[in-house]
Amino acid sequence: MAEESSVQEYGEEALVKEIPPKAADLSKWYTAACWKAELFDYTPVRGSIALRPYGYALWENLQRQMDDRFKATGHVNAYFPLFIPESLLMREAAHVEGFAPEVAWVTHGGNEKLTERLAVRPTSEVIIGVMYARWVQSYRDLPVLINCWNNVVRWEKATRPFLRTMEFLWQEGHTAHASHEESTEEVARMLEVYREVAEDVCAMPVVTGEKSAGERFAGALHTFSIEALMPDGKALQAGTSHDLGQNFAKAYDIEFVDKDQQVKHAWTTSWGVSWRMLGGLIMTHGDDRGLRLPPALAPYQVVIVPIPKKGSGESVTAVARQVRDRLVKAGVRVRLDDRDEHKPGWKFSEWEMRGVPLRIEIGARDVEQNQVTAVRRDCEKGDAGAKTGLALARLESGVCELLDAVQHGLHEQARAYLGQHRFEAQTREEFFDLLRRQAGLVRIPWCDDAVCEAEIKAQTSATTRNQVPLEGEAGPVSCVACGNPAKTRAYFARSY
RNA sequence: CGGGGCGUAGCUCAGCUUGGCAGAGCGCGUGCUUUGGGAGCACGAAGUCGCAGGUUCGAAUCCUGUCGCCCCGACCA
Repeated sequence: MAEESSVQEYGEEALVKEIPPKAADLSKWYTAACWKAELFDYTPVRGSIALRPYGYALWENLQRQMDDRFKATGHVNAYFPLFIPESLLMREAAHVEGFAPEVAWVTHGGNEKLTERLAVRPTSEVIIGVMYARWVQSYRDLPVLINCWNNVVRWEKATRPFLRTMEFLWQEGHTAHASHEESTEEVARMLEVYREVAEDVCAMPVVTGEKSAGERFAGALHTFSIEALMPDGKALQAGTSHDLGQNFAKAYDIEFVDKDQQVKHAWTTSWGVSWRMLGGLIMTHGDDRGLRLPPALAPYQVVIVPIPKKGSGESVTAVARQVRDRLVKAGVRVRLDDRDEHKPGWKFSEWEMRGVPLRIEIGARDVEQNQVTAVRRDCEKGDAGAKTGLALARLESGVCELLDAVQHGLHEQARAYLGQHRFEAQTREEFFDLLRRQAGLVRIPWCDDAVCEAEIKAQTSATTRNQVPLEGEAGPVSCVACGNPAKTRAYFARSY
C-alpha cells in the first residue's frame, strides 16, 4: 500500500496562460491546447500542419498499437503511389463523384504540361484496385490482406488541426476476398479492432454501427463506423470500415478463377483511421490545464521533476537518475526534467499542459524517507489518490499500477460522460429537442429513409451517425421522427 | 463557398479613430542569487508592422486588392 504522503498540499491554483477554460469555448481551447503542447504548428501551407516531435511521438504510439493489431489479424504492410492518373480515377462512377470536389490535381511536370492530369490520392482504392487486378488470378491468391500507412490530400475549405487538414496521415487497409461472406467478416473484424483501439488504447468510448446510405463511403455497399462523443455534444467519426462489394473489383478488373473454374470478381473491403483519432482523444480527455494523455499513448508516461535544495541537490539528482534508469529498464517511457532554467512549479505546469499521465517529484524529504512522490494527471488536485508517496523498494510495480490507474481513470471519466449524454428519445418532440440542444447522441427507432434524414438535418443540423438492426422488439415499431415503420435503431447528432 | 473577427518582436497585445523616431509585458541570451505549484536583480539581443499596389513631403495608421489564421454556417469517407 502507498503510504500517506508527507508533502504539503497544493498551493494557489496554477493556470496555464493562453489556454481558455475548456467549457467556455471548446474550439479555442482545443487549438490552443494542441498548439501549446507543441503537438503541431501552423505552416505557410494553407490548411496543412507540421506535426512536431511530441505530436509525432503520439502518432507513432497510436500507429504501433494499431499496426500490432493489424499484424495479429493477418495483415501485412505495403506502399502505393501518391499520384493517380485521371483516367483510372474515373472508372468507378460513384467514387469519382464523391471525391471530385476534394481532389488536388497535378497538371505540370517541371515546365511541361501533362497530357493527362494526375490526382493526388484522396484515398487509394483506385490504384490498389489496379494492382490487385495484376496480383490476383486464382482463388489461391486470395485473400489479399494489405494495410498501408501513408498521407492523403483532400482539398478542404475549412480546416482544424488533426480533425480536418488538407493533408493528413492515416492508414488504409485494403483487402480482397473470394466471397462476400469472407469480406463481410473482414469488415466487421476491423471495425472491432478500431473499437478496441479507441476504447482500450485511447480510453475513448465509442458507439459502433452502420452508416446510412447518405453518409456512406463513395462507392461502398456498406460503411460502418466508430463514433465518439465530444464535450460539446457533437459526434466525431473516428474510424470507418467499408464493404465495397464487387464495385471496385468490377471497375478495376479484379478477377479470379474460383475452385469451380468460373471466373469471378473479388469482394473487396477498405478501412481507415487517421490522426483525427488523436484530435478526438485530446478533446475527450483534456481539461483546463491542457492535455491529459492516456498512458498507452503518451510519449512520456512519467516525468521526473527533481526538487533540488541547497545542500541536498546532489543526493536528489542522484536518486532522480536512479529512478529514471530503473523505469527505463522496466520499459516505462520516462523523462527526467533536470533543466536548471525552470523551477519545479514551472515544470509541473508544463508537463501537465502536455498531458503526461504521471509526475514523480523527488525532493530532500523523499530522499530521506526512501520514497518518491507520484501525482496522477487524471485526478483533480486534492482528490483522494491524486498524490502518492511511493517507496523506492517498489518503484517499478508502483509506477505501473499508477499508470494503469490513470488509463482506467480517463476511460471511466469519458465513459461516464458518454453515459450521461446518450439518449433514447421516445417522441418526435423529445427527439428534435435533444438534437437542437446538441445534447449528445440521441438514438431512436428509425425508418432509414433519406427524406426523413433530410428533414431531421434541416431542422436540427444533426445527421445519422450510425445504426444497428432492431432486435428484441415485441412487434412492429414506428420511426420516432416521421412515424413510418422503423427498420433500424439509429444514433443522431451533430458532427465534426 | 457565405457571414463575422484577427494579422505589429518567439508569444499575448497596445499604437491606427485624428498620418510625423517601432512600443509594453512575458519569453529569449549572459551573470549572480534561487528551487516542494509558473523566482529575483542587472545588463543585452531581437521587427521587410502578413503581402502587393495606391494616396501623400511623409503610411503600422488612409484607400484598393490579395494571402493566411480563428469562429459560425454551407459542403464534406
